[in-house]
Amino acid sequence: METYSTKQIAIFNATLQLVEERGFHGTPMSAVAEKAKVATGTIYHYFKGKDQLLKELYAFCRHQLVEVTIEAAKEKNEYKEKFKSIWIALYNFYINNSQILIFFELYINSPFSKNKQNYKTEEDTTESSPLYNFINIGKDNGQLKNITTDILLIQILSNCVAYAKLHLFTQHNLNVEDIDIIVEMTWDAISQSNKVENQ
Amino acid sequence: METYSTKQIAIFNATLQLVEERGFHGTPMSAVAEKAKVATGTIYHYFKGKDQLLKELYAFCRHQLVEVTIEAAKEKNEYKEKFKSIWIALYNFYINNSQILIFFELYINSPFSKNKQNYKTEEDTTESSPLYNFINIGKDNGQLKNITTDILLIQILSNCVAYAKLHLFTQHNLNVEDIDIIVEMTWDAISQSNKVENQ
Amino acid sequence: METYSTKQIAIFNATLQLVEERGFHGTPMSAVAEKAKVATGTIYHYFKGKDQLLKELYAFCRHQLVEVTIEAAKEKNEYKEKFKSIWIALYNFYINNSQILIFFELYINSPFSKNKQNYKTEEDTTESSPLYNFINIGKDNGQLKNITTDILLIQILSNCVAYAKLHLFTQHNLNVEDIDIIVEMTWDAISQSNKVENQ
Amino acid sequence: METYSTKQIAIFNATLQLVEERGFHGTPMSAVAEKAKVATGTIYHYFKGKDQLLKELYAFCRHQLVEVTIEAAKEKNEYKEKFKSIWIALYNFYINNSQILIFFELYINSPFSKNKQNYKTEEDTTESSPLYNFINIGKDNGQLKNITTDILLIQILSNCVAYAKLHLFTQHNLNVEDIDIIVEMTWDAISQSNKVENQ
DNA sequence: TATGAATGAGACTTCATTCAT
DNA sequence: AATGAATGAAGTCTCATTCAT
Repeated sequence: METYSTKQIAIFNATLQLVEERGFHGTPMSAVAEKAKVATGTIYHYFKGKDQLLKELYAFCRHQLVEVTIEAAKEKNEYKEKFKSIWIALYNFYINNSQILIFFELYINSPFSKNKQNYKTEEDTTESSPLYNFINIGKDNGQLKNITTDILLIQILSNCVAYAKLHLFTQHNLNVEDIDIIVEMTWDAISQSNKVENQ
Repeated sequence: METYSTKQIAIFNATLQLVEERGFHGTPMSAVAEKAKVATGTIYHYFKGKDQLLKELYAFCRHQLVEVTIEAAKEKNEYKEKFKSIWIALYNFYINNSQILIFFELYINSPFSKNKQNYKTEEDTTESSPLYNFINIGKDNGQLKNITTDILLIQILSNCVAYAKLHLFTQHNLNVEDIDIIVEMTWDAISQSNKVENQ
Repeated sequence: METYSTKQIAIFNATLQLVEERGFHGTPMSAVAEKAKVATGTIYHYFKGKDQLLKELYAFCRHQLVEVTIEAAKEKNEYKEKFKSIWIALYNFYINNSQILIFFELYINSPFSKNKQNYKTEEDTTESSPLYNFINIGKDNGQLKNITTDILLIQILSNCVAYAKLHLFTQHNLNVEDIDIIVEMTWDAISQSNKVENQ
Repeated sequence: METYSTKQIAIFNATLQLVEERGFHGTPMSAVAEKAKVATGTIYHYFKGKDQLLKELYAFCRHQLVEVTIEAAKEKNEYKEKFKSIWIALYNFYINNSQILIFFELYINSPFSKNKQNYKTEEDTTESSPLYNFINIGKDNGQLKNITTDILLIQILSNCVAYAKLHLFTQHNLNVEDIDIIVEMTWDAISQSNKVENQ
C-alpha cells in the first residue's frame, strides 16, 4: 500500500462524491478537479488517465475495507462473536461510506474493470484477505460448513452489501435488533449445526 | 404490460448485449441502432431518449423475472420445494441471461434510475410480486422466520444474484450439487427451525 | 392569386403561430403537421418542402396586406385622409396579426428568401402595389415631396411596422391619440409643405 | 462592458459573417469554429452555448452602436446639426456593418431573445442611452415635438435602419444628397415647427 | 389523397486529454 | 509541481424528407 499526497486524497474524495451523485458517466475530470480544488492538469500529474484514477481509487477503498475487517477481528475472542463483529463492522462501514458502496457496485460491474475477475478480487482470494482466512479457520474448526470458501464468502458479503443498500436507499431503516437478527440468520446459513426440523 | 413491436424488441436486445459488453457509457445510441439494424432516429421514434429506453428496458426485464417466478412456483406443491424451485429458476434465469443480470446491477446503482427506490421496486413490494407474496405465505405458515418480509426477500435474492455472478464471471463454476448446498443454506437462514447447537 | 384548400390554410395558420412562438428553427414540419391536424406527409403533398411552404406563406400574407391597403384606400376621398386611412389600416392589420408581422420580419431577413430583393418585393415596386401607386399620385398632385417613391415608401412603412412592434412587444401601449400624432408626424415628413422655422 | 480576448472577438466576427450569409439556422457552431480558426470546444470554453454566444454578441454590437452615437454627438454644437450628425453616423455604421444590421434584425425578432423586451432594450430607455437623452434635451429645448420619447426614438431609428437596408439590399443606392433629403424629412417629422400648409 | 413509421445527415454539446506557461 | 486554455473526437438528439400502405 503506497501512500498518497493530500491532493491525491482530495481527488479521491471528490471522485467518490461525484460518482455517488452522478455515476461514472456524469463525473467528468473537470468536475473532479473543481471539487478537489485542483486544476484539471494536476489530476494527470498523479494519474495516467481516468481509468487509472478509478483503478487506484478502487484499490484505495478496498484497502480501507481490509483494515476495517482486521480491526473488527481483533475485538472478540470466540469465533462466532468474531464473525458477528466483522459482519457488523463491514455493514457499518458501508452505511457510513455510501459513496464507497456505490462506487464498488458500479466499478465491479463496469467495463472500467476490464476483466470481471475483479468481482472477486485477488485480495479476497489470497492470504492477504483477512476474511478469506477467517472463513478457512472456521471450516478447520468445524464451526462452518465444509464447503468451498468462495461460497461462504459470498453468503456473508452479498447479504452485508444488500442490507446496507436496503438501509441507505429505502425507507426501511434497520435498527440494532434487526441487524442482530440478520447476523444470526447468516450464521445459521453458514454454520455447521445439528438441526432438528419442525414437527 | 404493454406489448412491443419487433423493432422495439430488437432495440432492447441490442441494448442488453452492448451494455453487458461495454457498460452504459460504452453503449452509444448509434451502436444500439446499428446492432438492432434500425436508423438512429428510429430509436427516438419509440423512446424519448436514452433514459427512457433504459427505463423501459428495465421494466421489460423485470417483467420477465416475474414471469419466471410465477412459472417456477407452479411446479411444486410443498412449501420448501416451491422455495427451492423458485430460487433455482431465478438463478438459472440469471445464468442464461447474463446481459440482464449485468444490466440490472448497473441500472439499479446508476443515476439513470433517478431515485434509488428502484433498488427495491414497487413490483417487489406490492401484491403483484409473486415472491413477496410467497414469503408472506411462508411466514403465516410458520415455516419462515417471523421477520420483516423485506429482510427475507434480500436474504434470498442477494445471494441468488451473487452466486450467478460467481458462476458467470469467475473460474468457479457451480454445479448442481453446489447449487443444492447453497439453496439449503439459504433455507437454513430463513426457515423457522428448532435447532440444536453443536456440542 | 391562387386559391388554397382548407388543409393548406390550416398548414399556413399552424406555421404562423409556431414561427411567432419559436422562430423558423423551432418550427419543425412535424410540429406544423400536428398543429394543423394533418400527417407530416400531407404537407409534402401541398408543398415541395419547407422552403416552398414558407415562400408560399409569404406570398399569402403579402396578398392580405395588399387587400387591406386597397380596402382602406376606398374609404376616404381627400388625399391626406386617404393616406391616414391606409396607414392606420396597415397598423391595425399588424396589431391584429402579430404572427404575420413577426413572420415578415424573420422571413425578409432570413436566407429562406434567398435574394434580399424580397426586402422590397416586386409587389411593392410594380403597378400591382396599391401603396406604390398611391404615392406616385401624391407626388403628381404636388402633395408629397418630389423624391424617389422608394424613399417615401420606406418613410411610411418602416414607421408603421416599428410602432406596431412597440405596441405589441413593450409596455408602451399606443392609444388612438398617439396614433393620430404619429400619422400626422409621418405626414409632416412626406408632405410637400411650406414651412416657417421657429424664430 | 467587459473586455474580450482575441479568440472571443474572432468568434464574434465569424458568427456575424455567417449569420449574415446564412441566418441563425444556417450557422452551426462547427462553422463558426472553423471560420474563427478555433476548435469547436473552444467556443464552449467562452460561451455556455449558442444562445449565450448570440446574447453576448448582441450586447457586444449594441455597445458599438452606443459608442458611435456618443462620438457623433460630440462633433457639432447646434441641436439640429447634432441630430443630423448622429443620424448619419448610425446610418453609416449600418452601411459599413451590414452583418450587424442583419444580426440585429434577426436577433430581435427571434426566440433567441426570449423576451421581446429586447426590441427596445434597457440601453435605449435608460439614461445610459445617449440617443434617449439627446431626444429629451430636444424636447426640453422646445426643438422637438412634445410627445413620448419612445415615439420620437422610433421615428428616428426605424427609418435609419430601413434606409440602410434599402441601400444595402436593393439596386437603389442612396447618395449623399438622398441622405440629406431623408434626414431633413425625419427632422420635419420630429421637430416642433411652425408650419404653413400649402395653399 | 392521406398517413406516419422510418431514415440518416447533421446540429449542439461534452469531456478526456494535452501542452505552453 | 501546477495551471487551465485549447483541442477535437464522439455522444445525444432533431428534423426535413421519403415511401409503403
